[in-house]
Amino acid sequence: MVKVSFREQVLRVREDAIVASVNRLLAEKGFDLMTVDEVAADVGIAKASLYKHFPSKEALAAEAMVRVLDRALAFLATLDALPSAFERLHAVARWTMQVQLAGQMPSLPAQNSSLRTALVSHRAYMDRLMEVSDKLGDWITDAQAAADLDPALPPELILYTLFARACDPVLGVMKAGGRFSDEQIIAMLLQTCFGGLARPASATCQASAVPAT
Amino acid sequence: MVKVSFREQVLRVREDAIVASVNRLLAEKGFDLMTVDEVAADVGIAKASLYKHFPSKEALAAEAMVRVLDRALAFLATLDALPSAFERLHAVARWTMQVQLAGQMPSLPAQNSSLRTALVSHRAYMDRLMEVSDKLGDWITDAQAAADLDPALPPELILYTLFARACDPVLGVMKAGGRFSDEQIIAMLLQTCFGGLARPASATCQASAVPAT
DNA sequence: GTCTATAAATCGATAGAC
DNA sequence: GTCTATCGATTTATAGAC
Repeated sequence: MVKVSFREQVLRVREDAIVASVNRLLAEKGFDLMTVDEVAADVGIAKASLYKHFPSKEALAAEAMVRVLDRALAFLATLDALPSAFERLHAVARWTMQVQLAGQMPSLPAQNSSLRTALVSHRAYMDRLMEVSDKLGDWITDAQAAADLDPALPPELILYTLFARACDPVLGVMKAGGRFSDEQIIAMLLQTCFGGLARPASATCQASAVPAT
Repeated sequence: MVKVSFREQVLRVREDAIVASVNRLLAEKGFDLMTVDEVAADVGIAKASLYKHFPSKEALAAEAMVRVLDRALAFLATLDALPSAFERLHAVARWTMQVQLAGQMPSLPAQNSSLRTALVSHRAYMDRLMEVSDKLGDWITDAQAAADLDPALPPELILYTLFARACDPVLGVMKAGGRFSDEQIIAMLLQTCFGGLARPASATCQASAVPAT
């Protein structure tokens, strides 16, 4: 049994609070518009204290991403009960959309170079990203072998598309419109993601692959 | 006939060069990471001279968006020859993907508030955006009436999705992968956009809606 | 470890000479 | 209109007292 002092527990709780604030602010404003002053104010500590826990703004974002990937891995582990790889992928896409609509999906710009270099050097982040990608990659090839996903598409393209749909701005715009509930929006986005915009009304085509909600 | 002095022509050419640089830098780095110093250096003039032409960084971005929307409107006008609304929408999606892969699609963050307020107050930008949206909206409802697009989807969701696919990060990631040509990437992205990831192999389903390239 | 105070660098925007 | 030079504000990061 590992000895954990009271002081270390306090430190852990404090860091949890920091990462929770970072996660929320990243989802709300994105990396570039989130300031470290803001994070400190949100947590309720001084900025200098923040830098005692994390060495840089990039490290803050990386840690938030680690937590999200941990949540994702925990969710993936619950999906083994589902009968087909396609249904597992469908459930993953639904889950990422729910996280985003709940304002808990940190949005990192794909272009910021200082952030990208920090992320690729971040072991914990890269390990988890690889683990998620590997698991999804296996399911994708399985679903293609079963012809539930289009076998003509490169598996990598399907993987990237699922990641991209987790951050799809259409979700936020539809939510801002206010005409549909979160569940309705997610159902429609899942439909366009897996079935496409042009899915014909033919029941033969619809029945084959999309599991019921 | 309108009198245009030589001096006014020079000014116009200079401003064209400015907007061209802004457009390229916006596509390359995005609004937040693009600096005005960078634009001035790229054009080859001093920053103070830039501000004689445009009052703010936001105005620079707005003008770049106006040019892109003008290019889009010009392209839309060439599509009336196509027989169906669906084929026109398909051609529009292909065109936006080509523009993005060519590094000419400015990317504006959906979250930056100072930029958003500047854009919605920008008459020329809003007028063109409305014009594009109206035209696409008409085609969308036509394509739904013809059952080429899923009539169960709200037209606004289809419109937003088409806009979002014009900035889809999957395009850039696949291009960075280097395994496929631009045309192959576009063909696959069009397939996933209109046909979905799960399109079954059945020829009956494939033939109905997707026009040949 | 937490704080106040500040360094160091960047960036948008402007002043003023020509 | 273009330039050099600089302001003013913001932001990341740190120094040093407690």
